[in-house]
Amino acid sequence: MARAATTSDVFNAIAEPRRREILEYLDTDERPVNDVVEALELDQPSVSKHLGVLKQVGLVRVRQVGRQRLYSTNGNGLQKVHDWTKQFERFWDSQLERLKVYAERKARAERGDKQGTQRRSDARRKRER
Amino acid sequence: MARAATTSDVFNAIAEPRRREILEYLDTDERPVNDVVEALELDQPSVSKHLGVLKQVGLVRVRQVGRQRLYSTNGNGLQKVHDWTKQFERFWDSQLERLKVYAERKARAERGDKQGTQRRSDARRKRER
DNA sequence: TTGATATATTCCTATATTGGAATATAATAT
DNA sequence: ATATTATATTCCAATATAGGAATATATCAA
Repeated sequence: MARAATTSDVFNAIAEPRRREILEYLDTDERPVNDVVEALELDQPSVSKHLGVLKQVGLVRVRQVGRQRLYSTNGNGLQKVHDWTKQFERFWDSQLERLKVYAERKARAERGDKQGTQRRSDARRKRER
Repeated sequence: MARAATTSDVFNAIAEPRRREILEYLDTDERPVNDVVEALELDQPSVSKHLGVLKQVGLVRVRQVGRQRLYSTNGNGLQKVHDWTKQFERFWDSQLERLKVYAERKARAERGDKQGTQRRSDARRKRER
């Protein structure tokens, strides 16, 4: 199989830097496609495609006004990403916390945790059949 | 050009669901590759590859002990993602805030903001040369 | 109707992946 | 030295891009 479709979920959609820029640009106001084209200096078809992806995962909304389509960010789906990363926050907060993590791991390792060397056998055998 | 390399940055690295699972699994303790293989029921080469990507973007650390390589999550680089998504938090928090965003946009639109229809000409001409 | 404007879509190409299979490498045990 | 264990790497195939060029579609204006 190849990589997961970028249209499938939010994590993939924001993996593309240009799409992140678009989301930032459309964060405050509704804007027609051509404003994005100008602001980010991209080609129009390229912008339309990126907006299409963002639309599919629900990160932007569109509203048609005349011949313009006004896009705006809908940051709703980004909470998921925010929440997911939050579980790792002890890595960045304080130097103190980082030391704690290190100490915990070291303690666990020295407590004689054999790191699953024997626990492995059954699950592995199952797969090797 | 094709899609950006997944090894290039954190956003791309965590776009892959399996890699996110690995990061969660290695979050608390150091674990040898085979533990990951078991826990997530993936093939060993697959795990090694994913770990390679995570290593390159600095999301995991390795320590060799005997013939095992003990991997552990280094969530440091995830702060960047957390911070980036944070700017959209007004979309999630309260229903009230969401209404505010809507009202602001609407107000801006009705205040006679022509959405750049004329501002476009120069930037566009430049590109059309 | 005809023309102009705004945006979307299609076709093409180059490339980056992912998974799978097989194999290589490194370290340890016998 | 040889076998075994743990992990990494290589080669392959299938697929999902992203960008560029050209074109299609839709709406509005004259």
